[in-house]
Amino acid sequence: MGPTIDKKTVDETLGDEMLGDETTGGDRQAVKLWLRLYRPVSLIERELRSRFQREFGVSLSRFDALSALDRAPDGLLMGELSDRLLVTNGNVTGLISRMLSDGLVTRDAQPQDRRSFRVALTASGRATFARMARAHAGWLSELLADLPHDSAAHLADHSEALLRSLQTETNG
Amino acid sequence: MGPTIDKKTVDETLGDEMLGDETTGGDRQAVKLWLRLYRPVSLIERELRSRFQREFGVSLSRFDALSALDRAPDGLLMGELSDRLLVTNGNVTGLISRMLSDGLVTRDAQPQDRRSFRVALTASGRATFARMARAHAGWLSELLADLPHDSAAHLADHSEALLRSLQTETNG
DNA sequence: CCGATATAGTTTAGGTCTAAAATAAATCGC
DNA sequence: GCGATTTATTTTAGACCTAAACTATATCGG
Repeated sequence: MGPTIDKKTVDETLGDEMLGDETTGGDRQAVKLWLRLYRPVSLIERELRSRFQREFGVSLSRFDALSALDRAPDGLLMGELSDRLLVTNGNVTGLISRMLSDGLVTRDAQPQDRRSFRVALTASGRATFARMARAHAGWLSELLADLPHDSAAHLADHSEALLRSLQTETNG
Repeated sequence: MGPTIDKKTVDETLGDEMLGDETTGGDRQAVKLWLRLYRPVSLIERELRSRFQREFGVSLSRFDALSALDRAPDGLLMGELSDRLLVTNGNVTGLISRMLSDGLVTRDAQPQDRRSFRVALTASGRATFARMARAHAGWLSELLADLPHDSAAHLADHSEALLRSLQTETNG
């Protein structure tokens, strides 16, 4: 069956869009870089999202939440989870409440701070995540198979540089 | 005020997550590359989304739709728009219907195919987009200001390689 | 011509996400 | 101690997004 990323769709989004005439040179370059970076990432994200839905009936968000919890042996507070997932508290409330009713997580009050709740994977949640993580790794391996090795290396290195540069941004 | 991307949050998501034990070497590398690429892109996307909301009261999706329409002098069919935005038809129906009621676009029946509708920017839509595009370019320029020039060049080049590699994927 | 199939778009049900307001518990400063 | 402020979380209203079912029109093969 193969991946569902088709050439036509991608080509149609390849122009130098949203570069208004009144944009100065440096700004124009920034937009150009951003669009080049954003397009393939969006495509991969969409593809992963759709495969998770099709194969496991779950959202990418839920996988991300399982993943964050799997790495935290003692579980996480609601707020810690929203920090890690880069989403609002309100979002996590709903996400966890659905995962709770599916038996993937527990959500326990904290005696030492009665405002907060600690969320942890159940055995079922951990097993579910393990299966999904294997599929996820396989899909990515397939999707990235045709990327030349040196491109992969450059992308990894300079993505990290980008992440660091975002941190030093003004509040460095 | 400056960007709202803070160091703590970013650092907390830096681990080698979701790399299950049963993952083979190549798969593991693919996941690692993906996560490195995904994190900074997500952060920038979130930041743009939040600035569009704060400064203009619009979603990133709406900006993307305006941008696609601005590049199409004769407008686009609903289906062409969903191809370009990489979203479903149903999504575009709602997006355009809200933009319609805000006076940003027109949506005209096509005599030659009575199933389809052509969407185009109004003068107000075009002017609105121009203002937003300037802000967008400025924000990106600011967000990417601390990225070394050679990293920017590498990222641009190899992102394009990544996009090409996704296209040749099985259906090349 | 006409039935089968394909295509353009909408609707529906439900998960995702945000900003802002609300609730409740903890902590700070006096 | 205790009022003021902060912090953890939930609620609310509304936009976004998808998959699947549906409507209406177009096209294709006989």
